[in-house]
Amino acid sequence: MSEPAERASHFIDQIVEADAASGKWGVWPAQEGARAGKPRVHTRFPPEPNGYLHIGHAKSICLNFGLAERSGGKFNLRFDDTNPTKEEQEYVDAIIRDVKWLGAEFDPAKGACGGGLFFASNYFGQMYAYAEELVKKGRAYVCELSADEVSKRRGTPQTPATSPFRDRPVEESLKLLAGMRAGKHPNGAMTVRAKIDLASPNFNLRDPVMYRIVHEPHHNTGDAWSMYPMYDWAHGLEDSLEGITHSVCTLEFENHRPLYDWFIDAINEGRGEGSAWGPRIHHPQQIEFAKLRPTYTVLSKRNLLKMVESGIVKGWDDPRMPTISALRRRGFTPESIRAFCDDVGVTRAESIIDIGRLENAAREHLNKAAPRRMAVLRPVKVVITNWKDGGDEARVEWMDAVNNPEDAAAGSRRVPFTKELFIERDDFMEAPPKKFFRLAPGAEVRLRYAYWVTCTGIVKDAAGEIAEIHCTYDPRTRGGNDPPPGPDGKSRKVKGTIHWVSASHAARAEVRLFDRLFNAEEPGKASGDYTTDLNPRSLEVVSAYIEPALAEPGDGEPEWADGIRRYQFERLGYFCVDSESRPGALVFNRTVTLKDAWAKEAAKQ
RNA sequence: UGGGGAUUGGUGUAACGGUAGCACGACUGACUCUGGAUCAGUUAGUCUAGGUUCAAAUCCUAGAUCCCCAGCCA
Repeated sequence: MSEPAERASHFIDQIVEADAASGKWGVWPAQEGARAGKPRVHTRFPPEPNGYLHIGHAKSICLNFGLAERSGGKFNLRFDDTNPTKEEQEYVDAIIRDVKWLGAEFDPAKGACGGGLFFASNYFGQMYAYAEELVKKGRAYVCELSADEVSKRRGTPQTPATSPFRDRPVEESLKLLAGMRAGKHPNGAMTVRAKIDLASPNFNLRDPVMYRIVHEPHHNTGDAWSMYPMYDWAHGLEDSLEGITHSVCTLEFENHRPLYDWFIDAINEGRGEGSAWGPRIHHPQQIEFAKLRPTYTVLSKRNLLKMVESGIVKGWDDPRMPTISALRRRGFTPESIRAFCDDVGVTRAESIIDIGRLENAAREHLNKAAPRRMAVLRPVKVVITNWKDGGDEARVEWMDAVNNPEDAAAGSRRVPFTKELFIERDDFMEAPPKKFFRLAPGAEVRLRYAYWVTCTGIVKDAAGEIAEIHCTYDPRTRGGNDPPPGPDGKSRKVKGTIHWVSASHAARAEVRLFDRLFNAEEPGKASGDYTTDLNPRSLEVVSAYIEPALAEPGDGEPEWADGIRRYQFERLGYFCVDSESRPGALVFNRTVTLKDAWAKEAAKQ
């Protein structure tokens, strides 16, 4: 038996494998149960709660979680909440929801590789102790230069930076540090800086700031602190404290790696067996990869925040946004997002990924999983003029319709067929071009699961718009089946099959047709301002007619793990029930269209 | 102009001195009660110039192009 083709392993997989083989990180201890004795692999996803997670974060989540999952290790969710001026509880809640929805279970009680939920802010005390230690070791000092002064004294690649406080006595720094801790100094009065190398060509090593004074309440620690650690100081310590083995981050932090290494080494200086400083601390390995950059998308949190605040979109979960919350509301499945992240791979080369790949991933999953239904978005009426030939003109015939041709177990449902129907306006042309296989004067089409009908005429209203299409039906095609063969033994053929709903049974629903938010592959690239590339038609709202089974959900519908009802509207695309939908006021979102070969053909003509 | 990275078909990604492969797209065709799906096929690539080697995407030298770094943001 051959396994399906495995996901190609990427360079980080290979590092993890090599580390396991060499025993670099040791093995999990006995109390780890099933994990005990296996090589230790511990990863994490470390978001700052200053915005909603987006598709780029999904790649990082899938990568980090996947590393832990495939090696039987652990995965942590850790909030990098070191800046109270930008962070909020709302974002913490949204991030937790999104990470769980994606399937990266970090709760040890719920997932096999759950490592736990952590907050950098819970380590503030330990970080402060480390900082004090570095001051005592002469590896850090308190600098009273203003932000402006530091900037002016930064130097150039060729000329070093300067600080007059660099060589102040340890005791003096210690005293000021204690004052900072006690909240005695105003914002900006002083910083704690590492004493590294003011002449380094890597600016990150030019005595970087470890702490700044911020008198601001924190969502987790309240007003316990008025000094907050900088990312560079905090991040490596967070990983160290949690025993992270493979600290995966994006390429722009590569220049920071020497700094993280320096901090850990400086703390470990003089530490060890019998040392008054204590035991040596864990030194994780940072590995950088190229972040995801999809086409037609803006991903910087700064710009996403602006889009929300300026009203360009209706919120972080506006289905046109690239956030996880928005993708969920739009109808994307966690499976499809994970497949997409797997598909794009992990490398150090920066590349731009066609957003169409995400759409393809959604189609691929939804094609297998979504039940089929019929809905007419832009209706035009069809009257079956010979309906009375089959009996009572007011009769309703219930047709069997397959729920999902990709899944026999999904069964079928009944769809009412009557004298008056709605079909899609696009499915009729008065003067059809070549290769138009749908309805036209004199043409015959199949109404899916119902009957073959032939157009015998049209009725126009005063404005010249088509008001009614008159057709006759062939009773021998009931169920949509081929009619019996003629005397020559040959059966009539029909080229097109179109969807429909019964006018007297259809319910109404609002359907939101989303398109890309931007017209340009790289929004803002040409003008420098992404708003110039906004797509004015990114949202169209229509009032659709839907078949009864859509209004009254019932059997034959799968249980979606996240409770969101998703469907394929035949020939139109994949849709889901929006979170604003209410009984009697149904709202559907279009996740993605079906591929449309006719649209392509029509564009050629 | 200092430092750190990157470069393989249209796009993404494999190769780890030994047959340049896979996926997506595009294009053909088959099939189809969704112009969907499915199936079959075609298309097209190692940044440049030198060098080492029986053999180079891979090693060496020089160059080109792109990305990141001078927040008390992360």
